[in-house]
Amino acid sequence: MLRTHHCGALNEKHSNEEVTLSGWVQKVRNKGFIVWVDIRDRYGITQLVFDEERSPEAVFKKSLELGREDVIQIKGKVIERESKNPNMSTGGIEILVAELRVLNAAKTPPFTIENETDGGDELRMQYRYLDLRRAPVRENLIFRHKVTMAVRNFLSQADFIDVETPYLIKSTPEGARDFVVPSRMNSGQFYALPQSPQTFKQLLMIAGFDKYFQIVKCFRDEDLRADRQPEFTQIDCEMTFVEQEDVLVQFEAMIQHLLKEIKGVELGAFPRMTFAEAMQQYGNDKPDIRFGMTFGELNALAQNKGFNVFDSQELVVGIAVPGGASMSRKEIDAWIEWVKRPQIGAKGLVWVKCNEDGSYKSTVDKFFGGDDLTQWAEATGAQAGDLIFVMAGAAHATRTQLSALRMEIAEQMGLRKAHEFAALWVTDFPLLEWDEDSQRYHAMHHPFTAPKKEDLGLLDSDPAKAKANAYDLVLNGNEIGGGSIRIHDTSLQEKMFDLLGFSEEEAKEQFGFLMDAFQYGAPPHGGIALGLDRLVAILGGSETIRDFIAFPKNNSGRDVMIDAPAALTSEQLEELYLKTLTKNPS
RNA sequence: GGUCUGGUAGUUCAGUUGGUUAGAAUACAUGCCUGUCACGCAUGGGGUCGCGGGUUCGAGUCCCGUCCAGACCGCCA
Repeated sequence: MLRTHHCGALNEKHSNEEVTLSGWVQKVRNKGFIVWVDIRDRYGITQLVFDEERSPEAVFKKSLELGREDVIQIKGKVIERESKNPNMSTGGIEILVAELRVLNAAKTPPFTIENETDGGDELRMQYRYLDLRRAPVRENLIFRHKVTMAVRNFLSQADFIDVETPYLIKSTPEGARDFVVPSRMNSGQFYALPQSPQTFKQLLMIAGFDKYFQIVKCFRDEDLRADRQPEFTQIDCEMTFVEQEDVLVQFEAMIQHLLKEIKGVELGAFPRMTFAEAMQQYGNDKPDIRFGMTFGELNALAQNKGFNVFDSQELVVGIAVPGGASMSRKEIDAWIEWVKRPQIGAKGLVWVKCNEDGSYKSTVDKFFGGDDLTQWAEATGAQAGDLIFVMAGAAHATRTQLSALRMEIAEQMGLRKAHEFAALWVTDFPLLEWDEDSQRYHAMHHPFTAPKKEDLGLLDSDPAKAKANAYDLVLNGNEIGGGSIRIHDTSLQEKMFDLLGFSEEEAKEQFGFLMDAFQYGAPPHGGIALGLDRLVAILGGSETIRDFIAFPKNNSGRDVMIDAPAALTSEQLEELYLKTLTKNPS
């Protein structure tokens, strides 16, 4: 038997027991006459002791050879420590080792396997299997396991059925770029990996499964971010005979359940906000509502007072920075420079200090008196001691810029607390958005999203104004899920494809199977997909999803451990007909 | 595709205005140490300063190019 206990199991109650432990050498502390070795496994760390007087001579000698990360097995007696360590669960005991076996000696690892490692990100990814030995990384994955188990249990109890859908499917031009897989048996043809199992889950509804879920990998060949991976996991769900309200209620209950079970946090009913309200109040369709600083529109108050910078613009909008009046000129200037960076692209920033004595100090004192600024303060919710930042420009761009400023200020002021949670629904998204590049409408959610019933007429008259039965779930300023009520009617789906610029033939070629299915008794249905990686990261108090993925890809989509992607041999290329394709692109 | 930041010992970093033999911590090795647990002390080995070119008497340092990494913008139905 390789072990009788794991390395986190033993304490004073086991005193004098003979035990066998196996694990990795965490640390050797050689004091000359006595050697302590910490042995580690998934469950914890136990201290071994080798002693000139108490240990067999050969065993003591062998202990001097041990190095970090050697895999060893020991037999020995549990004894109480002379000096105990109250910081560890096994800190009251140690094992007086009688037998030592090195199961597998290890090279010195390139970084320290400790909670606070000295390894940088790239190195840790290259040796991810060593990084995963570190407790914080291991805990993140165990945390993820707990979340997925809670999700599975919740959905299964709510009668959702887990059905697997294929990974090798067909490429479609809508949406993100597809990852593509060449077919050896069908020369010159390609599968695509799914961006989501969207059409399959709709077909399952048509098939009568009523409630479906799947924790499923999805693939998108787009540029990456800290919170975006080329392959990522969704909690994909679909329900039959439901309206928007039914889906919101079901998944609000799921998120509340998760927060309670995983974090012990009681979330009340989720606020709901239309897309238009979110944009107007937060400049953002995924607002972080854990803190205030909502937008105050100042057009009526600030225009036509002789300040040309405001008068000429579509929108004048401000936010109150709590306690900001104490900012130095230098700090304020730094914010002005921050919004002028190309990534933000603002022209500048007007500021107003709301002094404790009720007076104001601003960059626009020449144009606006105390009465004006009092009204500004009311509109932005600024109190004495606060600072108002004001931006002006084209409405959408300015809101986006001010939103970026709001988020950055909140980040720096510590208002985005990792272990405080606020969720909300954002609803009533536009159905379509105009794309300048391709000079056509794109589906804001996806082409299967049903328009609001009352907006059906707009599809002919003014499609840009039509709203969708689509909704996003937002947690702490992150979109963690989105869904919609789907179209289940052939003629409406045809009309949508038409609006999106598909010819009848293209629509038939891409989605003929779905259109056909709609004609055989498709029930009303809708659903949602939640980004599991992001959800787990946020629940875990981080926004970097790589910390919660066992083997993540880097910024360029590379796995630096296995060194993928990689070139194929010319034999492989030939077998896949790719050599010919490169030579003669048709 | 773009903007910004970085690349120096196994590792994490410092390196001033361009000037002697490129440093620190940690890791590693050796020795010492009668209860360590971030053990301590001493000694030692360890460098293609990402790569290529240029300026200069002289480049880790300045310039140009390039590669890699990270954050962000575009993109992500």
